[in-house]
Amino acid sequence: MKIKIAIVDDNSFLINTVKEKLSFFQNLKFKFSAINGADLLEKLDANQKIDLILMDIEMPVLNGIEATEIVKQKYPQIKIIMLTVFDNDENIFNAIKAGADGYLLKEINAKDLHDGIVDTLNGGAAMNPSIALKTLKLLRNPLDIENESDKDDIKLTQREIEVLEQLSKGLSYNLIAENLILSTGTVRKHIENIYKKLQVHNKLEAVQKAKKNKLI
Amino acid sequence: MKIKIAIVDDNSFLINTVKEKLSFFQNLKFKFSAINGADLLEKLDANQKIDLILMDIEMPVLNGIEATEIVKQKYPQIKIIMLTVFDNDENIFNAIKAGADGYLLKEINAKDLHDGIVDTLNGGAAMNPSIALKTLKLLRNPLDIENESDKDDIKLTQREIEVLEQLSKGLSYNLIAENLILSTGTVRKHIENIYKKLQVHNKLEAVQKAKKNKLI
DNA sequence: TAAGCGTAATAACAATTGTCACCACGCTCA
DNA sequence: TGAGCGTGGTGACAATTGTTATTACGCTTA
Repeated sequence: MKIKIAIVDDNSFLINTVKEKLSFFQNLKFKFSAINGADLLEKLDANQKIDLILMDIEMPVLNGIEATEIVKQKYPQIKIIMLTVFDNDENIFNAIKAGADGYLLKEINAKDLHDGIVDTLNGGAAMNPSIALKTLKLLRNPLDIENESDKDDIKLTQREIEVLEQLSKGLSYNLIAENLILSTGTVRKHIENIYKKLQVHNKLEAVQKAKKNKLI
Repeated sequence: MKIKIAIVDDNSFLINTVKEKLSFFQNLKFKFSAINGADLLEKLDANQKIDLILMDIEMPVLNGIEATEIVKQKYPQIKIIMLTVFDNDENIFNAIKAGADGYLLKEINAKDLHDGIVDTLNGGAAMNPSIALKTLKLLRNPLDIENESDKDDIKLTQREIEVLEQLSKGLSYNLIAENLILSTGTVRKHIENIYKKLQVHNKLEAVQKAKKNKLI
């Protein structure tokens, strides 16, 4: 029995890209596509024998999060995997709350997409490793997940985040240098740059601001 | 550069099974194994140039959750993937809280284990699909999370709490003294006493421990 | 009533942290 | 091709923080 799949995306070019990826696998069957949530709901009414929906988020009329909520309400047996280019906490968390069974990024290769679909149908959840990490961070910080308000979208480099993570454990410059195999001076330099970017002047403020902005 | 891996498990048969799975890949290098958390900590002190630890949970002396917490505190750059047969919510959530970077089940095949390790080293998180689903459910229901208060019931005086609250805002000794109308010396004295009671040695640790124990 | 604790203060020292200026190399992107 | 950025490094200096010791006074409680 083939897995019957619908694709929802307002970009027809991307729909074709996904269709092509699905086409490599005999156990997957593309059934139809929709260009937004409202379109999907109509088509589902006519043809609800769908196993799984690959859902974009940013769409006119009815976005992917809202559509997911409605579909899950009306057809709880249909699995939904978000398939989007956006991986911000806000979207991830809302999609999960709306009932999504997985969250993948559009850059995914054909095999991983296939595996994710199969895993999901087998009662698991499909997740890109970077998304998985974000869900873990969200779980660790049951903070104010609700409010989106004042994130300044501060950009730290990978190295700076590593240093910041060590800082947040209460380690001294020397220990951080040891752990990352750097000179103490370089660690200080990184921290100096972090402070500038975060506009703070000591460890505690840096760590708190980083947590607030979900940088760590 | 090979990825240097340690395995922690009280069952030597299972250690060998995992070692064998790792051995298929040239980019992975098994460095050492430990039979419990305490054993691991000793061996890490001697040989800390480890990139990633595959950690069992159920172990005598020091279990995998506790060990994870300690290792993550001391060597935040070391990645830890829980590798266990138990997939109950309790364990998963506690492992995540302790700082685990992934959670896989022992039945995993060699390739998926390899992929999970690589994904984790690349800044993602490794998760079995069934585990991923549980994390999603936990995120949807933050209810189950509340409990497990392992607070050591540390008693601070009113004044110490006041000082700690100011500390937690990132204020310097001088500013705290001004705010509480004390001499700087007295503030230092209070902080010294707080450190003793909390068994910490700097502001950041004090604030974090205070928050964890709901003292502030 | 004496011991213990909380509060408050001072002094002195070592260690860590925060700031500033400057160098160098490789990569990317306009 | 050259400017900008990320990364890694050095030196110097001031400020802050962490530690230890020592004093004192009032309150509680065994």
